Amino acid sequence: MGRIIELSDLVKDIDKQLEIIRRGTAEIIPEDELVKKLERSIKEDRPLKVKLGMDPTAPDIHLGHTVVLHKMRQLQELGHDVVLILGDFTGRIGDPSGRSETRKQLTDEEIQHNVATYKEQAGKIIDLNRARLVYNSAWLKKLNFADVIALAAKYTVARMLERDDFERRYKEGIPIGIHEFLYPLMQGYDSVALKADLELGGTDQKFNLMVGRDLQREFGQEPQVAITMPILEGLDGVQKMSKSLGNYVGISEPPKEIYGKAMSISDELIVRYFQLVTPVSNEEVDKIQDNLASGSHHPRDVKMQLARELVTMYYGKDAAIDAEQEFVSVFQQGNLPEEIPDVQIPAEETSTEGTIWLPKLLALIGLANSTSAGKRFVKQGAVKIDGEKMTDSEYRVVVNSGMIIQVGKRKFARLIL
RNA sequence: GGAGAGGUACCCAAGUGGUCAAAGGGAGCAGACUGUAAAUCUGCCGGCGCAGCCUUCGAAGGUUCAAAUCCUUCCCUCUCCA
Repeated sequence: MGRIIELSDLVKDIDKQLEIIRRGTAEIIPEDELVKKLERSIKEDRPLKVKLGMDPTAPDIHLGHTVVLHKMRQLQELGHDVVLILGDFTGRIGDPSGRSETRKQLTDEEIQHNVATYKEQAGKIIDLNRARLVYNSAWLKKLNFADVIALAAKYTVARMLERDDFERRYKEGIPIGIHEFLYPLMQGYDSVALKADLELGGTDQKFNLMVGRDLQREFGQEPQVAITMPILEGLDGVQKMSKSLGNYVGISEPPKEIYGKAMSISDELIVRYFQLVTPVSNEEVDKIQDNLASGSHHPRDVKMQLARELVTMYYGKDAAIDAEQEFVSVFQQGNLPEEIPDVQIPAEETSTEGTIWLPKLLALIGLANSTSAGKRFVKQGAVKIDGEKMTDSEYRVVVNSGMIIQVGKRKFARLIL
């Protein structure tokens, strides 16, 4: 598959640049300014300064977060300067995007830890040796209250309420903290401090990116061009990928998990995933789309390619092959997985005859959350012992060491006494 | 400061004295089917050896044989007025 193109000096072909920049983007605002900036950049052989902000609030990143990172990588490959802003300062407030919960204050240690994790994970996509990393506390910390007021005076409440989620929350009567109004201003100020030419973000960042333009103009700078990327749908195929919704694929998850989860996305999302979260070239993505549309390729097989692609990216080819073999074996052929966790059951839980009530056993070894749940599983026919389906919820198991207990298609445990 | 509305399970949301462990939807889980952990259909979806009992409807008290539902106080949110 390979990279879209190899890292190089500034690419001089503006059409080539535009083609790659446009891939998968939701909006480029405004596109004609981008063209102008590119033209000038090529003429003066001066790369554009591309900004991406990230708040170190979550320790782990998932595929949804990688959408913008891939775009950063592409810009890097086009020869531009990418700057990652680590929002150690903004992270203390938390971007109000989406939900209304007030973000908890992070300690310095947590922030340091999250930053380290983030760098390691982001480094799998972008080339950190060719990226600049800066903390926004470097300039935000220096602002005093008067500076903040001056900054706040550049915006109005009405304009703040233009922002989708503020407007929504305002209408629906969901609280909005004053400090949340400050967030877009701080992010916008980052662009000023950096003199950014381009800023990337998800579509949920559009407002913040536009504030950046306004503030830059206020400070006498040429406004940045905002490039927004779509929000990736999660495994349910509808809602955005997020950890709290549990529909995510973490890039640090084990290869087999990534592979399996990738196989569970809905067919309609296959091309989108290729386009947004893999390094597969535009030409190849087009080909995949054609193959699916014409029916010449089976969606399952294409999805397997996607799964391989993702695992390869984070763990290498061998891991991808392994993960695929395991998937085929367990889910297509119904074999036992290679690794089944051993669970010990305490002797006192079994009767003197060495038996135990099946639902109780399921709860005990963690395959069910409670005996009630265990009972339901048995009644639903989801439970197998050594491959044999158990349907009697009153059944008492004669426990043996090495016994394989299975619930559903993917929960296994091996008993040891 | 004044007036009004509201806080229900993972999320949204019905319920305004007993038939409420609490409608409906979403998410989740399981089964069937399949082409895969897609799609679709069906079932389950607080806990406990369980025709019963225990905990749960913002918090704490109270009324009642009986409370998510009525009363009191408190906490939180929103709207309008100032």
